[in-house]
Amino acid sequence: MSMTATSLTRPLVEDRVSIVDDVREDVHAIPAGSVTAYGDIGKSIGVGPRQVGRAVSLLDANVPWWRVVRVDGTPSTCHGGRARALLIEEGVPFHASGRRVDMDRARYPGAELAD
DNA sequence: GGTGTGACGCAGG
DNA sequence: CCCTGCGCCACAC
Repeated sequence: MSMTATSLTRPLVEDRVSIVDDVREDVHAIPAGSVTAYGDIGKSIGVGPRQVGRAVSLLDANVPWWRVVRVDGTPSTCHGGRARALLIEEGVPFHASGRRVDMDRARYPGAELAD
């Protein structure tokens, strides 16, 4: 036994995988035409918004990552601005400026996020 | 093991 | 409405 190594590595890795798994589930639950904020997902699974963003970046391509936007409605600027086009394609309402999603109408509360 | 960076969020100006 | 600074925390170097 001994092992000075207090085995700190394994749990950390599992936590990381667990977070990605939880995020994937929440993102997959967002219906087309709606969006959810990084912070909202974070609150539902108990992690910070930046961690959610990191997890989303690790998701498979089959997950609708573009439906996760900033709390002010700004779509992800990654993938060459691909997100905005996909959201419009799905009928997500935007503000007159056409730069931010109309969160009042498009925000998806989520099962456990009910406010 | 300190430093910089970011699929974020909020308060201020 | 826009831009700026700060807090946040995991990760790359």
